[in-house]
Amino acid sequence: MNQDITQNLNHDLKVYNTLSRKKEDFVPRDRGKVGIYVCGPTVYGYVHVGNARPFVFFAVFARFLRSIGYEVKLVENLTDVDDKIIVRANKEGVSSDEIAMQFSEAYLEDTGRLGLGRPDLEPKATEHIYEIIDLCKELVEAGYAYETGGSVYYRVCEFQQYGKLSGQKTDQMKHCELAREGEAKESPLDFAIWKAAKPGEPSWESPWGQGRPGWHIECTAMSIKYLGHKFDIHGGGRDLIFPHHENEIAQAEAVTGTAFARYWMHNGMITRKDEKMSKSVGNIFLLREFLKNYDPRVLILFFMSSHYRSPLEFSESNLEEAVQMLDRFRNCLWKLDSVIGGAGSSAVASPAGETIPASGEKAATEAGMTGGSTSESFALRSAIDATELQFNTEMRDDVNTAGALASLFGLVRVINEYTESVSTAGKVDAGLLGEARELLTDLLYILGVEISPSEYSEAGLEQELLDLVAEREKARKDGDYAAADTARDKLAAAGYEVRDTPQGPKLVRRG
RNA sequence: GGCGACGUGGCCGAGUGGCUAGGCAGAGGUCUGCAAAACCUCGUACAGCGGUUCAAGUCCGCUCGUCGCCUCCA
Repeated sequence: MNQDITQNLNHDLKVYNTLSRKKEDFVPRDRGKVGIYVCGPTVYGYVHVGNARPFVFFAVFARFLRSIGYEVKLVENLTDVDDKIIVRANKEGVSSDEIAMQFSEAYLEDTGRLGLGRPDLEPKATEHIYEIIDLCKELVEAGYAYETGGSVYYRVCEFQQYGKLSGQKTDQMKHCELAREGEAKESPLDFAIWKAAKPGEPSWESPWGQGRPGWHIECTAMSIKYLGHKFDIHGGGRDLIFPHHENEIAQAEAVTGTAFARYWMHNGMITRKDEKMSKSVGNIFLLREFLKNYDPRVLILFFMSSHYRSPLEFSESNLEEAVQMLDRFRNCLWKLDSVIGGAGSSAVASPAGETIPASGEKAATEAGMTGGSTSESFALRSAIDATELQFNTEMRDDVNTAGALASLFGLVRVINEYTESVSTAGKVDAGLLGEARELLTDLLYILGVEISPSEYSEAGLEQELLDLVAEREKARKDGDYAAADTARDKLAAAGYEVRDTPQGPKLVRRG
């Protein structure tokens, strides 16, 4: 991407800040750098599709930030000590360590299959017990927390700004919490930051005896450790606003006396039949189940097709649309590469320039600026510039991926028009087409989608399939269309689609 | 009860004062032996009512409806 443009761009990124309930100009704490902390999973079960949304969104957001020149540090934690883990361990008669280990691995595996890489850091709560204890100690010393019965509770009434993130007022909250057994809180609103150990539970030595962290404290400790005070962006699902993020703020700001995170970004919920997908509702769809039936990029495009703050309905027809979107991009590249001269793979191998493959270069020279390609070239040239501008404008406006996607489809259309016209005229400006290709793949990459020419390349196809194609061609020439169609059906059964092009029949893998 | 979000054409889904979103599905056409892919053409939608304005899907008010949070939840 053009350096001059990118440097201008990173001045006017707008993000919606839950704290202010407004879109705000994004100004990083440290010039040119962005620190992001996203609440990852509590590892007591397999992640579902809803859990994948923040993972995908922030991966994409980080890619975009990098594309406009920021140095990004993305931190996503794993909470691997928690009541829910213990409950599951007890139910299955294994140690909670085993549960945590099993589902941490499953999480890494499932999210890894999305093809988005990993966050820069994925710290675990159990590896930060000392930091957590220190934080608890500070809170107690400052009078914001108190020990009772080996547990430590946060004294909510002490933090004047409690409720500022969620808009909750403490005196108007439902009388939500009944005193539980063994709890002796000063107020029902107070929450545990350190829990006294019960027999058989994981525990660590602390100034208050054996115990383990409460739910919210680990994120406060780890985010501050890795990103420092007043770090840039804290993210997660909307449903974490209260109490999780509210409590994180209370914990952090009480001891530091300064702002915790400066921008709070929350993604909307994935729904099924208009109801939030969640474990408690029991309507979850596991990520690993999804990936058995769909290409991971389908999920990513599905997410990208709406704004991250909106709820999004997980339905078969919506997924089908995403399947079609992926096909449309793939078809465009397939066509583009076949026009450039089957050299698409070399164009991909050098994303940072040198977009003109050897054969294409020759074609470009031959093409010159003759014939009907001039106006087509002009249109493509304009589309390239317009797409880059529109994509960036949309993304800079609170990461409007749906708008950004629309800009890509605009480019796809013009590329298709171009390849359509030149495949009949035979004049190809491969340099220009290579530029369009590079832009398309670069921007798709930012949105989390990579398409390799190997997906549609005919290289390495089994001889048997090639024989069928030849058989069909012969039958067609002989006018024996029944035989031709039989061959085509056989190819379809093998998962390949035949497309007749001016360059002859092509095989495209389906599904 | 408190806090908050949303309601856009057959469907999904952008858009916050005047200018074509986009995708999917559908209809017709071009290409093709037929297809597929692609391209072209076709949809004056903004929950309802009232108001502000030269101008509102876009601002304000009310009504209706849907959803989220206030309890574990991405």
